[in-house]
Amino acid sequence: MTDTTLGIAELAARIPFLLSQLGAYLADDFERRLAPIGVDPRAYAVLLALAECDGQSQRELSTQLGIHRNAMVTVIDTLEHQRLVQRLTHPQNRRAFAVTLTDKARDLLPALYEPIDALEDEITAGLSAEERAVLLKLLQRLSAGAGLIPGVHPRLG
Amino acid sequence: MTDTTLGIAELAARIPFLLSQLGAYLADDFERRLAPIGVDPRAYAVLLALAECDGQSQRELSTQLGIHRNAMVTVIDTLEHQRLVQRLTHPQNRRAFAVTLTDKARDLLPALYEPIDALEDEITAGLSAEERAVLLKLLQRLSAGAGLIPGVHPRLG
DNA sequence: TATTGTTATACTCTATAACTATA
DNA sequence: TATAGTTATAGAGTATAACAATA
Repeated sequence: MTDTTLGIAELAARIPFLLSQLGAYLADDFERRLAPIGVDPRAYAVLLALAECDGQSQRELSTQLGIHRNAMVTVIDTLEHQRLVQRLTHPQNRRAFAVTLTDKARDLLPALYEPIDALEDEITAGLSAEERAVLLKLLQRLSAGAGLIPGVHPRLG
Repeated sequence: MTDTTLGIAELAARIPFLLSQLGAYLADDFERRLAPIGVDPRAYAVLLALAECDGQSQRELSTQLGIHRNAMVTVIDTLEHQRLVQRLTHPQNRRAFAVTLTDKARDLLPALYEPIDALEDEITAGLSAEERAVLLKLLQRLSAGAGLIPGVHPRLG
């Protein structure tokens, strides 16, 4: 007869559970490392999106990052109070703002890259360079296979 | 000179981001699959813990699963209303209850095992059996290396 | 005095709708 | 009529402290 009991310990041998467990742990750790800079994950995503393409409207940021436009207002408000972005007049659309990075934000960018580097080193500390490469490829295939948008985190929306 | 810009797209090549992205996606999917049965992740964890060792006290469940004792009250309340557990008198401690699975809960257990099987098949659909085995081993090593408790999800607490 | 379970409260977060000004 | 941004509000969820009964 088969064992019909799935215990808590057996979850540790299931890929979906391990991914969820590790993902939650890393997300919490990431948030903690970002907190001292005064940046939360949503603000982090906005700053990175602007570093890539500055002067986007709130609507463009909302669509790209999956953050609702209502929530985006608060994110930009906070970043503006922190003097990390400015709401400039949009060249093509008087309804919209061109959300623009300040010099202070550009100075801050290197510090934003540190947590993810540190996390990657820490979490893969027990792996060889080859194993890291294998893991990266497998995770990228899973992400693509699940239809997830590259670089867009489901929990931002 | 080095490229000082880390864009949103570059996150898709970072192991911590991919783990967090996949983990969040799978956790949401898992919750959705469980919802029609009327069970949320915390209730799921309690039912599995009781399937492994029935008659535990709320305190024992709290300690094992990382759920606060205050929150555990509501979880057990709901399960009791659903006639999935009973609060029986504890044989050794009159302060505590022996939380016990009902026959209805035991009938429900197989349905609780389905979502995680389905998720595992779905998420690893593009992988060979060998690749699945490699991925599983790597994830287990990451989880152990990070000091995570096997089978215990950080977000339950 | 510490433990088990419970309750109440305050706080955060989120989702929704409704509003303005522009297009 | 639709879009960009804003505001208000209600609901869910969470964290904390305080409480009664028992050890």
